[in-house]
Amino acid sequence: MSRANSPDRDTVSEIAAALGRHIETNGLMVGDKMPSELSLAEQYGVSRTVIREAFRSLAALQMISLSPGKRASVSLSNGEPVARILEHSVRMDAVAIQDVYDVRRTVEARTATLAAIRRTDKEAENIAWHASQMKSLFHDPAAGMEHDIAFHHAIARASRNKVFEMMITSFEGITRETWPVGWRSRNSDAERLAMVDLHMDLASAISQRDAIRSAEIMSQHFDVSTRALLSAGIR
Amino acid sequence: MSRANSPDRDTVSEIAAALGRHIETNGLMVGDKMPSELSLAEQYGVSRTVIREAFRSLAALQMISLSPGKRASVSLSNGEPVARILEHSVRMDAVAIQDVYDVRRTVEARTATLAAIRRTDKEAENIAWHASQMKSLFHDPAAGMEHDIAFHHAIARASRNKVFEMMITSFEGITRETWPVGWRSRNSDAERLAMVDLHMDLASAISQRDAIRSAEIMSQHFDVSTRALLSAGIR
DNA sequence: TGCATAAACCTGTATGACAGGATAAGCTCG
DNA sequence: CGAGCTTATCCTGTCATACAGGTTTATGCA
Repeated sequence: MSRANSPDRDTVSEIAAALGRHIETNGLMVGDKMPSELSLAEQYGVSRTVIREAFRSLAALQMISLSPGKRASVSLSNGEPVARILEHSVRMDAVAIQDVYDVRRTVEARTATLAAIRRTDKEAENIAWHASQMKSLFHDPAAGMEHDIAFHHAIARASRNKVFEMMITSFEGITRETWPVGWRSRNSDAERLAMVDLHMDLASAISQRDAIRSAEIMSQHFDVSTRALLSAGIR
Repeated sequence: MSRANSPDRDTVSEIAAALGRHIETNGLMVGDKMPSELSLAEQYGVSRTVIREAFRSLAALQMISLSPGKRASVSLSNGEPVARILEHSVRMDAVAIQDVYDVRRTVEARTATLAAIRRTDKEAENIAWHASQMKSLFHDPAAGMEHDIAFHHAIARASRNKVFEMMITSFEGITRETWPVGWRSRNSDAERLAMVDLHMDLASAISQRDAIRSAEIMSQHFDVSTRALLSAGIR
């Protein structure tokens, strides 16, 4: 078989695209195996080097997973590559932190709504538990942050929308970087406590299946957070 | 220099992470050059093969760009890798089209709001132009679709939030696949015309800087579209 | 000093090799 | 005849080497 021709793009990219098409065309699903590197090399008339680099490209997007001895197998992204891209964009000053928070507010107001509608009892409990842990760990910001992040993630999961869940996952790294700033920028323990209580309220709204109030509280939470970051000089 | 140790992860991934850190640590910005493959190979005590595969990983995320003869240079993602991931997720049945549309509705209601607030006159004109083209090209769905996509993209750009813009870009591929289904699932030209007119209305709301109405129309648009896809059997 | 030319450098791809890891085939023993 | 162990085979991960173009830097001439 010959390899493409048209806009003399990079050979590796072409092969990577072809391998993507291979998955599509053959209807491969998660866990299914790709052909061996050698057979693909022969099939496309390139060296194993090229096939391997193309594999790496797909693996970077977590479209396949590679492990020694085994054939490459189709897999599913957990959103981590998106997080990498986003964090890189922030570092390059192409994206402002405030932009990220605007997106988070928009998205999470919706996940709160959906969670209120779709949550299971167990999910509601889990969400409430993280909120209460935030409160108990009031004196331990680092631990509190982890529960905060887990809290938002749990809500996203309860929204039953994988795209939202993936997005929230993608924001975690940036959250982890900015959270301490927001925490410190609150001027008093009273303010910090109010923030924590907002989480308790949100958990209870979700628990009561109050979709509208859930979204309102989530939006309010982000209003406050956004201001806190702004006052700390984070644009 | 030695390379990591702990959870004996894949060598290439370790190096890729290290190269990411290199960008971070040295404060490299877009356009800045990475060290040569050979020097990195020596520095990390691995072969050029490993460095190249790590480079490919970063290049797949568009964190760097590679071209023959030139050193790898830091670059910025346009969201295309995210699109690949998303489309793959849909193909793997991990994400439902309806989920994507829920996200789009949520996100684009916000871009409409922001666009109404932040648009320049030129942007408003451009948005309106695409809407009017959709109307003129009523008889040519393929061309109409392209203007529809460009319309939404123009709104995202006018929102002045790169994250939103990147997201809308990421959805374009899926939109291109589902758009014709939505178009055909409308039962009459009257319905299709109503859909096009909704775009005209939205353009005018943005033009009038009516943020609230802009968001409402956008939401309404997605309500209708979502129903159209549902009635065509797309979950 | 300005510019053309050559040298040095760098990436893209190919080839061959070899150390494990994984899997399938075969064999042994109950 | 079947279960379990062993071995042969296949495959991936990494390395070394080679060489054909691009690209950048240095050189030397006008």
